[in-house]
Amino acid sequence: MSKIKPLRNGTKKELITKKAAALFRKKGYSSTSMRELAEQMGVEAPSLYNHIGSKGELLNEICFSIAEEYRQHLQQVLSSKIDIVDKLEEIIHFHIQLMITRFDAVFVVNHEWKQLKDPHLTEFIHQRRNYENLLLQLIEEGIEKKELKKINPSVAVLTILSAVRGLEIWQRHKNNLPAEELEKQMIQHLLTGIIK
Amino acid sequence: MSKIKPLRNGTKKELITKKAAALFRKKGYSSTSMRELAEQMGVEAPSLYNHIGSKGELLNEICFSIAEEYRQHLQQVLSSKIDIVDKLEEIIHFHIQLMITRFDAVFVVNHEWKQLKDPHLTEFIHQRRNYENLLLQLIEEGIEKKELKKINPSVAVLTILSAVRGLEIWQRHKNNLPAEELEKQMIQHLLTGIIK
DNA sequence: TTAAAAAACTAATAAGTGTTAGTTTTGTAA
DNA sequence: TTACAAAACTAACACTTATTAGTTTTTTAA
Repeated sequence: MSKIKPLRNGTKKELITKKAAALFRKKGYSSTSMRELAEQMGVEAPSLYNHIGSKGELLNEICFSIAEEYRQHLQQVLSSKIDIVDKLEEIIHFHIQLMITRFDAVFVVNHEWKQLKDPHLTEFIHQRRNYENLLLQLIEEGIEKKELKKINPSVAVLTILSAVRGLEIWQRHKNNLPAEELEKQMIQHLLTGIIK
Repeated sequence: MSKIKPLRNGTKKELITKKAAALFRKKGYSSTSMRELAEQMGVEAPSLYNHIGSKGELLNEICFSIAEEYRQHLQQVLSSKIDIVDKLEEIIHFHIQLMITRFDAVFVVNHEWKQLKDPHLTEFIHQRRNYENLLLQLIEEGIEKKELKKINPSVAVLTILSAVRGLEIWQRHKNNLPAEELEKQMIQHLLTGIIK
């Protein structure tokens, strides 16, 4: 077989993309060269182009596959018939899970989306704004229905999204705190605060 | 006079560093070329080297000047004789203020510190860990003294730092929300939660 | 075993990188 | 005006970049 061997039920392009995500996370997109990526695959740089179109394409794949996961999940949660607080909890839960299970890719999306080239950059910004707006509406609904305090909905969205995103810092520490405990504590903090 | 004119009571190097921070924020450190920076200053690239040592030096200046501001402020707050909750509030307040008043630089520190070269990279990581540890101790003390709930202190530090850092998203939206309101709301959210 | 397809290789290109050397222009002070 | 220093310039270097072209090797299928 060829040098680039997908583990199972995956294409070679997917394998390259996965390795690219790991490198882009560690060194940044612009600071990662195709030669470096090729070396990791045990291959010369030009050989990569038998499987992918360009370096930029790799970033596209990473960003939009993650964006799509978020989109699908939110849509599903919003259409379910549970309390708004439960919906919020489920959304935070999903963010944390995705951050854990697809760390490299999520990190790259958060840090390198600016390196996308139009039209993908514009499309990405549009999708993100859409996601944030849906979240905003959910919180506004929660306030109306008196499930939530009379807070500023924009600030709440901001605070939640930011806090969850900060889990990348947790990955840095890699301390003995298990994921479930972290998740429980953060949800509690974000929903009920820390003051006695 | 020369083409590079510091506004007032500042060196030319400082002016270049400031413009560099703006560019590094918009495009990323590695994607910003010295020729681009020079163009913004109305000068050819080699002329910059009459005032600065290297591109990397610019990143050093940005990262360590911000780190120093954080360090000084935390030291001051910790040595003041106010309640722990008030200390936390003051710290969050400072983070938000710095994010607003020195947005470009703070953003660059958060996103581009990895591009620092040793020994500066190691030094930076060390300083940051030290800051986080001091914050951790403060929260642990708050729990002991029963000013705070029995939460996991690491998660609380993580959540607070991440939420505040996420203000960069707010700068993106630049909506009609005034800074004081944002600050008040976020502090409230982080300290007392959002559930009724 | 043979033909076709896939995937690797080497060599090269054109563009861009940070930075240095050497020189000329500009501003300052006597 | 003249001397000195600061700050600009042009030209160039040594490297790295993503990517293409053309070719050879490897794998697959008949």
